[in-house]
Amino acid sequence: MRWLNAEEQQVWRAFMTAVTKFTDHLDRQLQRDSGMPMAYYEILVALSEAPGRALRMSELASVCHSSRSRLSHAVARLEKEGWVERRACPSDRRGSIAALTEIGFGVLEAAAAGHVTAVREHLFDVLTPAQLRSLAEISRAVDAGLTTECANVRREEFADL
Amino acid sequence: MRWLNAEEQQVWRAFMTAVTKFTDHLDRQLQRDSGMPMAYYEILVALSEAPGRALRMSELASVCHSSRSRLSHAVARLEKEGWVERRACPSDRRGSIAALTEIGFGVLEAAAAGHVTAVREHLFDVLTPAQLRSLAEISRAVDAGLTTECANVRREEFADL
DNA sequence: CGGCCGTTGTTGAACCTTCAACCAGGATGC
DNA sequence: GCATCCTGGTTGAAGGTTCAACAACGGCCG
Repeated sequence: MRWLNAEEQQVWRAFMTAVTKFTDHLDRQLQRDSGMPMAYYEILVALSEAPGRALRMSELASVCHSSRSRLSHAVARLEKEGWVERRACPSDRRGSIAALTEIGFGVLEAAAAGHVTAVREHLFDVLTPAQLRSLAEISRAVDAGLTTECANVRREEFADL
Repeated sequence: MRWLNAEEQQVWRAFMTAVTKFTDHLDRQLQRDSGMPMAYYEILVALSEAPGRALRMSELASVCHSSRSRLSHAVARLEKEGWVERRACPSDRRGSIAALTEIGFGVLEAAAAGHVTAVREHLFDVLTPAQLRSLAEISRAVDAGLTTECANVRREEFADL
C-alpha cells in the first residue's frame, strides 16, 4: 500500500477543494437563477443539441453520464414543469423518447447566459491559455483512465468464463 | 454576453466529464467498500487530524467546505453508527464538539487504503509530474477566484450602507 | 414457435443535500 | 441591565440520487 506523500497530499486537497467549491458555486447559481440543478441543465442542453431536440432515454443517459434511474426521475420532474415531454419510440416498443418543448427551450436559453457567465468568470478568466490547454489534457487523461478501468473490470469479470 | 467558442467548449466538456466520472467513481468505491459517501469520509479525516481528534462543528464545517446544516445531519448519522460522538463545548455554551471515537478511527483506517488506492490509480498514475504541478496551480487559481468572488459579493452587499 | 437471456425504462425506499425557520447563547451599544 | 443583533447549531420538509427490484420488449438459438 503506497500512501500519498506530502506533495501529493497538497495537490490532492487543492484539487478537491477547487472542484467542490466550483461545482457548488455553479449549482447554486443555476438553482437560484433558473430553478434547476446543473444536472438538469445538462439534460436540457443535451436535448437542445440533438436532432429534433429529442433523444432516447438511454442515449440521453450516456450523453449526460447519468444512470438510467436518475434520468428517469429527472425527466419526470422536467416533464411536470412542461420543459420536456415523453414520446413513444416507433422503432422499439420498450423505448421512450424525451423531447424538449418550446417552453423548455426558452427556459434553457434564459438559463444559459447566467451559467456561461459563471463558468467564464470562475474558470476561463482565472486561467492562462497555457493552463487551459493543460487542463484539457489532464481531463482527457483522467477520463481515459476511468474508461479503460471499466473495460478492465469487465475483462476481469469474464476472465474465468 | 460572451459565449464559449468551440475550443473553450471542448475544454469545458472534457473537464466536466472527467470530474463527474472521477468523483462518481470515488464515491461509489467508498460507498461499496466502507458504507459511507466521500463527504462523510472527509469528515472522519478532518477529525482524525485535529488535536484530540475533535473539532467544533463550525470549524469542522469550514475545514470540510460543508454547510452547517449538512454537517449537522452528517454527524447525526456518524453518531448513530458510533463513529463520532458529540460533546458540549466548555468555552461556549452554544457550541458542540464532534469527536472521533476509537471505532470511528478504526473504520477510517480500514477505509483509507481502498480510497487512496483509487485516487492514486485514477489521478496520480495517469498524470505526468509536470501535469500534476500544473493541476495544483490550476486548482489554486480556481479556488482563489472563488474566494475573492465571495469577498466581492460581500463588498457589494455592503456598498450602500 | 418457445425458452432464455440481455436491454430498456420505471418505480419505491433509503439516504443525502438544501433551504428556511428556529432556539439558545454571546456580543455590542445604550 | 436590557434591547438588539449576530453567531452556532439543530430541525423538518422538499427535492435529488442511489440501489435493488421489476415489467416489458427484443434478439438469439434450439
